[in-house]
Amino acid sequence: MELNERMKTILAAVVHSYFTTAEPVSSSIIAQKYHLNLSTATIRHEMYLLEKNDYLWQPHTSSGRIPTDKGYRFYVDNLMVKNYLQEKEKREIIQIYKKSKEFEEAMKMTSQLLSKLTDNIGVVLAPVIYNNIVKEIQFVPVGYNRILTVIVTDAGLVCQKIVNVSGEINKDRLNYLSNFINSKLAEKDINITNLNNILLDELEKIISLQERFNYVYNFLEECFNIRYSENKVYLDGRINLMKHPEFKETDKLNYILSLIEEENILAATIRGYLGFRKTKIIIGKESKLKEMQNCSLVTSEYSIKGKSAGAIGILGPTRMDYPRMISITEYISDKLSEILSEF
Amino acid sequence: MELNERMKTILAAVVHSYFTTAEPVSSSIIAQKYHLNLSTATIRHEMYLLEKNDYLWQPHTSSGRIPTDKGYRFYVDNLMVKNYLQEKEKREIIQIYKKSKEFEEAMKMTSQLLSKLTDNIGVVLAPVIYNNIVKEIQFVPVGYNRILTVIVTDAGLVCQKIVNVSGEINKDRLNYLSNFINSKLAEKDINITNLNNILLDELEKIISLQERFNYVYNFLEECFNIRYSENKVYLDGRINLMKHPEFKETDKLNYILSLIEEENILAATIRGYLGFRKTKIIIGKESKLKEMQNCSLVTSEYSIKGKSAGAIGILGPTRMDYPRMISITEYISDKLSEILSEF
DNA sequence: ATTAGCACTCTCCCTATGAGAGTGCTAATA
DNA sequence: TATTAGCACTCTCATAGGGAGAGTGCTAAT
Repeated sequence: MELNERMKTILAAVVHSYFTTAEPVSSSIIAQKYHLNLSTATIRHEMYLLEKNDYLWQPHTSSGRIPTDKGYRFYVDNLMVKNYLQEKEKREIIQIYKKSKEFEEAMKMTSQLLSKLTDNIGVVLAPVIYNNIVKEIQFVPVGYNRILTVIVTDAGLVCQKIVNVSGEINKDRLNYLSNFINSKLAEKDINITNLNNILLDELEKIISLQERFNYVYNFLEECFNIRYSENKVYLDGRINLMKHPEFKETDKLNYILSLIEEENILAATIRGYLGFRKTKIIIGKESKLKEMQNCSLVTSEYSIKGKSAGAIGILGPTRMDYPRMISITEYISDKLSEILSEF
Repeated sequence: MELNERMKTILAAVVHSYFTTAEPVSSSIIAQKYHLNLSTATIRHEMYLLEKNDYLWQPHTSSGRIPTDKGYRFYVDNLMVKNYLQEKEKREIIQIYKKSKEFEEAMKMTSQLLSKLTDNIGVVLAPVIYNNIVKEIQFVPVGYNRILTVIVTDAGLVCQKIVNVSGEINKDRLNYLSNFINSKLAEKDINITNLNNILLDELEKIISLQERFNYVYNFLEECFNIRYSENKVYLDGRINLMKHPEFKETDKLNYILSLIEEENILAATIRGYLGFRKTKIIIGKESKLKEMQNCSLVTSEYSIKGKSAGAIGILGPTRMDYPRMISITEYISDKLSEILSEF
């Protein structure tokens, strides 16, 4: 069924009122607050139709209406008016970012910013590296028999890993290895996911049979074995959940808390949305995760030097101020892109 | 007032029963479950005295009794029977640790182990480094104008920091700097907290006036400027809180969640307890933090190569199985010490 | 097509009530 | 003198009833 203009107006009014008060919205409230010049009976009739078409629902027969996930979706796709951040707010965000000089710090600040500005949970997915080209590899001996491997990618991301070696690998040997590897890296673009395969193949040609089965080979294998699946997630503002009446009952809270606890799952979810559109909105049951039933997730990709790198977002109850959530998320992702590109 | 033997027995019984059922303990329950060969009236009388002396309290006049913080404290200090982990459990812990080959991984696993074994929140305070001696400093150029500074301490801890340099610092220059610094470090023990002062003083003597006010000097200043206050904390099992009836009401939960959210505060608290005893137990209001009112914290220090490094612990409701919490925390801290010393 | 009017439904809050659990006190007992 | 049986008392908790209020759906009138 196609919604007529009046139904759209009423749906938007219900979404707005419900967001503001967290109370089911009655026909009389719509009539009073939104000046539609319609009687409550007419509004009631339209709401009845909206309910029949799954845009609204009632907690019980004689209560006001609440938007369904479908109702929110229609609102987000067709009805909502874009929100623009105030210049003052923009300045504040920029001001805060000026303090962050390190990568880790920038990630943390971003999640804090998101949670403070939205009163929801701020989520930052660290840059995914599996599509990065390796530019440079360095070996730094630290202490007695440990070697710090530093991998620098084309996006300027730095992966580090400390590897224990059973025997001693002397400095000349290390230099030889790193020179060889870096010359190969200069010759052709090697994706970080292929690092292990390609480089070990190349190395096999020059490493003597003897060494191939000893610690040098093992050492390198471990160095290149980077975990792509483990995508760090920065979360902030968990406590904000308590501010929302939908999480007053502990069992509702339980769901979302378990989602937040399993950062890997959250990371995987967000990662799954990467690459389609800059901004992505997932409302309630649209997500396959049952823990997200009562929640919405607004994510926005950020980039490093123009190349999509990761995503940030906010997580909160489906009853949220979508226009504002979107504008905040998008603005912050833009600023984060700038910061990270400068690093 | 000195507690007589019978009062002690009854107090221990109340603590045990309350831990098991989470219900206020009545005189008849004590009589039934703990076979003291006393009438309920007698038990009631002793409980009355225990209450008058602040070891027990009643939610209301005609309900059973619950231990107070003081009651738990007396129990922990004088009454509880040490718990020993089963060999099977020990083996499982060791088995899990075998998988962890990196520092970060070991930290995460430890917090997971703690939370899973105790059904509480697992807390791991990363090694504090402010009492470490600096053994070695390395500069690794990464990308165009960024330099990775690697500081290795006597405990084998590795601090890293990426510093952006405005101008270019060539490799020879970097080598010269690191050679100079490392020779100074070999000469005398320099604590990491003094790094900035001492080394910059030394460097002033050899760096030309011109350079002192340019990027080389600034660069080094930034390299040595390490944040000691930021002590990373690894938390796991937040969701476990929901299992405990004391956190059924959201306002109770609010308190502890806000504590967990502010990891810095938690870190500072635990850090404050370091250096006195291996194991430390903080019960409810014994902590100055109001967020910890309904919680107890059991911490145990771990060490690296015999030198106290950090602490692990569990955080849960005051109603907890103290003997078991203590044995788990202590055992895991021992194992963690072994693992970290091997790294 | 819209609306006024009205019966109906459901929640929420308040009160009352009774059962049950547990206590404190007292007088009897070993 | 220490212990205990007995009992009145207190408080919680679950249940039910009732009235107010909010909001609806339906119908007949405009």
